[in-house]
Amino acid sequence: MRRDIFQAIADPTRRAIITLIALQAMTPNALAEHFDTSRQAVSKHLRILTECELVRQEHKGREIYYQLEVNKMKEIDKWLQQFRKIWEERFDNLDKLLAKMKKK
Amino acid sequence: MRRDIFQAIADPTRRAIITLIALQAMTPNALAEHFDTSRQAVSKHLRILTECELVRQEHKGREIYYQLEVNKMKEIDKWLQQFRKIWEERFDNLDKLLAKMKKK
DNA sequence: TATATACGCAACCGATTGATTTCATAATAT
DNA sequence: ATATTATGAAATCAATCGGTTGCGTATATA
Repeated sequence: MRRDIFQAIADPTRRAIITLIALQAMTPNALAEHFDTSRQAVSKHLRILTECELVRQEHKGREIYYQLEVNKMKEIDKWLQQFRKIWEERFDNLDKLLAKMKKK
Repeated sequence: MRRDIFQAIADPTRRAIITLIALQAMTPNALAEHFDTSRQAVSKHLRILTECELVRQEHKGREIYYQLEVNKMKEIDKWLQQFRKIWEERFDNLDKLLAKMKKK
């Protein structure tokens, strides 16, 4: 079982789930209504998201509310960091070039 | 063919390729030396990365140098933006709470 | 010109994925 | 107590994935 965040966010339905529960915790049934798929399929996606700790359960009677673990999302941000450095660098270079051209 | 960036970065080998060529353009052969897999397998990964425009080819004689399209990486950053807002908000709230506790 | 090198592409294969169907279980409502 | 509702879990299936092997082609070298 290769359960990491990157594999988790690879699926468009899972990304949509993440976006939905980022705003407020939701039950599997409520989530399923937003998609063109069965409740069970959504449940399976939630299991994957739970396994890689992107999502937290909150039991409330017979309902289970799923909430986004926002902090876990930062791991993607952390991976992006290395490239952010590069694209900012390039932006700086472009900036300097433009400044240089202006001077002339 | 479901070829989007999120699916592209789901594979750990592809993420490693991205990291490697972020520093400098490389040929498939040079890349393959870094992995425990065949040149053809790397080539296949490069094809996927090329298809979703995360990578650009630069022909040079019989060699093909693959270079990272850093700008494309920003699309992941853009998707993360919505959550960044949330986690900064939470951090602010924690900050205010701490300030409040200090006052007392 | 013959050979070696760098590479992409197609065929194939086992493992994984995402979905459905069916079932079991626990909480709530009648 | 019985029916209903909310849910997870297991079995199953077609599609996709990541890998290998074998081939064709273009460029470089002998």
